[in-house]
Amino acid sequence: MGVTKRFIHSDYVNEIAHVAKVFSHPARVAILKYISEQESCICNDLVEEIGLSQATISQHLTVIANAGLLKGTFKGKAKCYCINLDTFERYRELLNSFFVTAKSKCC
Amino acid sequence: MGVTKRFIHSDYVNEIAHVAKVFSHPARVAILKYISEQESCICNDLVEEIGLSQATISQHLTVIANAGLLKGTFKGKAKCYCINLDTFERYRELLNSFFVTAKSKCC
DNA sequence: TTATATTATCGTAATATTACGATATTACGA
DNA sequence: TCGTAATATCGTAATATTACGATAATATAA
Repeated sequence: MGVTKRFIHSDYVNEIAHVAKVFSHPARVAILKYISEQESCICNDLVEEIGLSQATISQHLTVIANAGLLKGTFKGKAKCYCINLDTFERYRELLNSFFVTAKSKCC
Repeated sequence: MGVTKRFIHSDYVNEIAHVAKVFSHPARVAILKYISEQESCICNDLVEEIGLSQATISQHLTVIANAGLLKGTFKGKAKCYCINLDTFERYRELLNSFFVTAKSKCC
């Protein structure tokens, strides 16, 4: 028990859930918000800014990056992060259209 | 350890995460999708439809209802569910505006 | 009232997530 | 090359989530 049964759901439903999961933790929302507010790509000062340990921030960044939501310079001493706007926009549309479609079909 | 540190984040960030969490499990997405596709409020045939046990479906429905996303007849042998469109629309706007704002501020 | 159908709740096992200290890795500058 | 700063990874403890069988609660129909 305890394992999410993804195989019983459609790809569409699984993708919505997968995307929503990235945004389902406040630290990840805060990270994305902060990155988006910078003039240029940020070289990680997230640890101070957010108030979690470096290990934890790095862990959350990995989740965000694995979802394809980051781009930037990933080599070197200090890494620079930007939001991958293509993916970001695709996810916005995916979630938004789910809401809109569900709403329109609703009784 | 292991406890999400909500107090270090703004209310706004916490609310985004809280809403996203409802949609972060495929069973809940499937439930909302199914309910929205019915002509009228459904009297629970979700168990057959989704393929999870009655206890599990009920648990997921509670999460959805606690987020204010359900309305309908909650008394009687068979309960009837509809999506609460007011909340649903509010959540759509909340998430969408987060995406749009983040995108527009992005470098 | 009693049987039945429907839904909620309890208890619990399995798994996942979150957080962080410690340590490794990496690339730059001296 | 060596030290340093920045980031990733490992290991692990605490907590949360998911799933389901069993059972309780609830309201309708007979």
